[in-house]
Amino acid sequence: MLSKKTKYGIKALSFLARQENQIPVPIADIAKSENISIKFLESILLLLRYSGFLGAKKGKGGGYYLIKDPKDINMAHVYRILEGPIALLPCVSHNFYEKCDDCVDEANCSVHKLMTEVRDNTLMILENNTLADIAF
Amino acid sequence: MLSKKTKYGIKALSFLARQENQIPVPIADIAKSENISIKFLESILLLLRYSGFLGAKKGKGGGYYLIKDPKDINMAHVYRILEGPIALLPCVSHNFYEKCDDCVDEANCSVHKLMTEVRDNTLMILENNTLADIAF
DNA sequence: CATTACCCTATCGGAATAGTAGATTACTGT
DNA sequence: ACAGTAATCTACTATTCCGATAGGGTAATG
Repeated sequence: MLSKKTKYGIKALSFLARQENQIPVPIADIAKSENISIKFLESILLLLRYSGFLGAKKGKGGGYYLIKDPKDINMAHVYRILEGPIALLPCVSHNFYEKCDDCVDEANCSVHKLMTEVRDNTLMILENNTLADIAF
Repeated sequence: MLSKKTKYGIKALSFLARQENQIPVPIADIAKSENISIKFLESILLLLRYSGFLGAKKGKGGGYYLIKDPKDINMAHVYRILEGPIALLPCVSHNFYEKCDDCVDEANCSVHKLMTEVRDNTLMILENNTLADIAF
């Protein structure tokens, strides 16, 4: 299941993508509009800033704003930042690969086989969706 | 991420599907072969029995055995029993639907849109795979 | 009587979520 | 130039919950 962090993060990005201009939006405004705890949202937006999606401006008239075109924001990338691996098992993940302790023969593992198929499909969907595709 | 419960459950089912005959296999044998903690596996097999996948026999010569043809065991069904909802969000789930607290307009929610697409695909894959497909 | 499934309970650790307090930065009106 | 205010930034803490595992005892079966 998706964590609230990821859910809120995507909602916040969508909200910012729907703004007509590039004027910074205060956390509180986003939080209110999307019904998110301000403090929790704060940490999420910070992470998204560190990851290069958002810019921030302090002080009066400050807030967060997108620094990339929504068309260039790939949801697989967002997902990996917020939620982590797309694969349901570490042994199936490209970016976060880890061998299973219990598994002797990965190539012949039934779970591995099934989860690889799931992963490939999910990845394809996430990569084919940009923020612009889902925001509106 | 998939819980170990689900992973172990699928591995155990696969192991039983690979047995040539219907002779009961003791928990300890499955646990040893698949490198799973006996006690943990015990609770998983019990659940799979309650759910109608396995039969059990006590005493000497006892153990667990499949009571359905692997071809008739749908992995979506197994997944729902072991892991729960296939959807990544309750508001996207058919069998475990729940409205989001924060979401005002589900139909226009960007996260909902994206996760519905992921869910539909994952479900299709799981439904198209039987235990027989992945066990060997 | 040995073997095996069944059942109940407790524990341990870590992740998710949220809250609190204060520091820092920047704009604005006088 | 200064004071006040609005906003982000940082760090710490608390709590709740769940996954995973272990232990010990009971019941059935050959």
